[in-house]
Amino acid sequence: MAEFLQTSDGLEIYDLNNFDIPQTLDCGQCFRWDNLGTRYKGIVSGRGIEAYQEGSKISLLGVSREEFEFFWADYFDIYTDYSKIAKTFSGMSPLMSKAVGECSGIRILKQDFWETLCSFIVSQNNNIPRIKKIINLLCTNFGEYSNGVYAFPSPEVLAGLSEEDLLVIRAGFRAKYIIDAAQKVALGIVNADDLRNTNIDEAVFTLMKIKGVGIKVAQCVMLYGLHDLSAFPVDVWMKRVMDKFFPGSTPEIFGRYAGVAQQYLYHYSRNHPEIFD
DNA sequence: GCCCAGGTATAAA
DNA sequence: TTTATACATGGG
Repeated sequence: MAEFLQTSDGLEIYDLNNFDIPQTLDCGQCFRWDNLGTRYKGIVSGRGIEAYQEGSKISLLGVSREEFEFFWADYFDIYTDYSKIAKTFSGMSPLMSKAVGECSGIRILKQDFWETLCSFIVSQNNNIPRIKKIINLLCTNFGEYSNGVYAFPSPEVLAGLSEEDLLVIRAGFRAKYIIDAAQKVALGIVNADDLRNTNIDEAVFTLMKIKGVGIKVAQCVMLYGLHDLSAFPVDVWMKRVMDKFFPGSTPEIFGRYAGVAQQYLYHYSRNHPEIFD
């Protein structure tokens, strides 16, 4: 079980199972964390934070135990038993066993719904460094500045902007998609609580009414923005993985934690393209 | 310069 | 209903 130690710098967490900071923050699920060498610096729901890991010790700078319990524990999803999930997957196939061995430090962050929706709209046909830049520009130009960081701008603010206003963020053709998403969320046509209270197929269908949101982005929003761990985003790469290692199967074979399996498979296969030989 | 990026909308076939 | 192309921009 995890143990905590409060220091003058922040909070130290020891022996938290299946939590690897680089794996979790560099796996492409979030875009407001930067790798500063050993430390990671992030902005989450308007809070600035720094985190780093040394072996089984994780340090969260400037975080109190109280604040951890109130916010960060949930964000890092520490109440989900990833060791159990990983163990189940290991037994499925040799490939899954290897993927788990290498990637089981990934946790699915509980991110803000609106920020996630907007971020994955920006992610389409784009690369991660530029996605981060665009999101940063979006925040510094239109987000509220407080406690030394720019928060992610609200849907209400973005809903009132024109495509021209958004030229400064260099999002290209995605600008109109951001505005449409902002308007639909601001008007309540798309609502996080409603999406949470319905089945995933219905929720994905609703999300896809937003211009620029297709099946892939919608599944990413379900997984990362609404923490539905059964959501399984499929792109051309994952299609390749499934065709080769689970031919004829659908994501349902991974059960209610399919999204976690997808993360393990995606990142393992990216690190080992030779598995397709 | 050139290819491509964890896609999607739209126009053909 | 399936298959091709354009799309804005800039990272590597």
